[in-house]
Amino acid sequence: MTKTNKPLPDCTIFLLAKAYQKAHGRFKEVLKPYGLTNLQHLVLEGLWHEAGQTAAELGKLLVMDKATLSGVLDRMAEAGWIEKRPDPDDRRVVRLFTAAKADEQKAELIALRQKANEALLAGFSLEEQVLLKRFLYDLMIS
Amino acid sequence: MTKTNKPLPDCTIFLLAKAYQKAHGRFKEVLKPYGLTNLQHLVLEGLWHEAGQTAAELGKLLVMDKATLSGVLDRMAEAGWIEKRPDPDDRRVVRLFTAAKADEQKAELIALRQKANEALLAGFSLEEQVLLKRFLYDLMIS
DNA sequence: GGATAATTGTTCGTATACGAAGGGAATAGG
DNA sequence: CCTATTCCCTTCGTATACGAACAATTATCC
Repeated sequence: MTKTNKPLPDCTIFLLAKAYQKAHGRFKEVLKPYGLTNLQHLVLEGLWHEAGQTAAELGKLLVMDKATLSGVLDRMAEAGWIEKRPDPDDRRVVRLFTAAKADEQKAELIALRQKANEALLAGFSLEEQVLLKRFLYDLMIS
Repeated sequence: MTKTNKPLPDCTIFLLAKAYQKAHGRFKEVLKPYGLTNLQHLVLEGLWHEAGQTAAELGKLLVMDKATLSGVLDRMAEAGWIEKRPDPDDRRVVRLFTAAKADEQKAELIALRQKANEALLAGFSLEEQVLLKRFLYDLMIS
């Protein structure tokens, strides 16, 4: 009876998880018509940032496990979003490039993330937006 | 060359994901010796908050999909953390209770989350902590 | 009351996450 | 030049996530 109606939201880890799930879910819906998942979209942006990266480099850039990335890259190559080309100088390495199917929609796809971010932050003042980003960045770095 | 060194952190969705993964990963390590996952710990706290909840009620409280919860509850019952008791009045429903194994460590387990949250927020001023929580709450609610 | 609708929980399929182990390849050290 | 180490990527096992479909059950409405 005396318990709070929301006991768990006092847990910042919980709040982080649910805030993330919300944002992630929204963007997921936006990407659905394109046949891309959030992570796959992120991979494309990573490769547009710098083409020919190795899986290890991309994983470092996107802060994701190489084990996770391995499957994602397989599905993206399979779906024709990217190309995996073996490195001639180091046969351990696979270098990654965006495929035509991705490049043709580059501007549109990049705009999607920008719009999603704007929508996500629409309820905050500019000052709050800056603060929020700094907080999250500090948490990520910590 | 002229590219930024961190192009993706400008994406708030990305920041949210990575901040969450960081906090989640830290707490995961804390829980490892207990044989609990983050979600399982959350379930216990949900049931300590109110015993005898149905899976649907718990899912609403914890903001998680019933499909996800179904497997989690199975594993927790299997491991002896919780008990699933059929509701006598509604045979569709299963009511959930913590088991002795969980109750014996209740104080200790609850303290774990509190400490994890304090550690997570240690780098922020009290004012910033309040702001961050409000931002995350607003994002979660939005 | 009996057909229809809504609810509860499970199962399935797909996609993250990530620790751990493993195979192939390049490099360091002697 | 050979072995030990390191590196890159894949694979495996387990645990989320979550939409969709389903069976069993309860509630509703005409």
